[in-house]
Amino acid sequence: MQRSSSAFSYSLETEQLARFAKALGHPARIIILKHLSNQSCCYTGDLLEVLPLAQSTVSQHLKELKDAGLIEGEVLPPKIRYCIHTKNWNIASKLFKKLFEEDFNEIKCC
Amino acid sequence: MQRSSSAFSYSLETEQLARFAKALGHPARIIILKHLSNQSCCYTGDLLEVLPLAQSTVSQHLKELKDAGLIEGEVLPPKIRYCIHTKNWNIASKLFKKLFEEDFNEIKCC
DNA sequence: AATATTAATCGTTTATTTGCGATAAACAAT
DNA sequence: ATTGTTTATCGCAAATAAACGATTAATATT
Repeated sequence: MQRSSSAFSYSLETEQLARFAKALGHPARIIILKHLSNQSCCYTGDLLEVLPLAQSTVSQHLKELKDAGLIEGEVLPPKIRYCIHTKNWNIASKLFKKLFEEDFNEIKCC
Repeated sequence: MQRSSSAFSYSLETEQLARFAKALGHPARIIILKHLSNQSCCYTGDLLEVLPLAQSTVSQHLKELKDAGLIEGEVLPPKIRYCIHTKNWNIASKLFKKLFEEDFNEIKCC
């Protein structure tokens, strides 16, 4: 996984979009997010009943979603209540929308 | 990476969305897609001038986008012209839109 | 037939991801 | 103080991803 030595970097927007997409790149995490956005509102690890995964694995997925900024957790002993991180969720929404709306209708050659 | 032995499977839609997202989960592939959807229309490996990556690596990324169904390549010797796979691109667009529009405005608790 | 161009594929290395069980941490309730 | 509940973290194994250079394949051009 070496990288060419030149000091190249992708644009922040590109990096951000890729980071969000990567976080969405696993069925379990899609389900978690659907749960959080669908369901009345916040949630915790009763995801265990929805997902075919061990507790530690689900915890790991939650961590990745948190690291990507898509969810946030409120410590509410002994439970933790997870919610969509509304602000970043909206940013993600805009970035994806922008990607797919890229004016590529204008000319069509294939 | 074992999996619990029960014959669980995610819904097709969830799998599909995750597959698309995963393909979008790398900055280089975002750039390729923006190029294809932005730029007049189709394209080939002059992506090499845009990306800080070796030819073989770019080829690999193109393959992943193709496997995910997001692009298609027309052999036009000795070059290959890559294009957005319009049909699947639209499906992806819809799936992401749906995810982000999940009626989660109704109740807000955090 | 020989050469040049373009892109895919092979083989390798390193890093990251996915998954699990076991253990630890944090706190409420007894 | 002990116990129970919930979640995070650790340590490990296996799988996948990312990157590269070298090689091959396909086809135009000379």
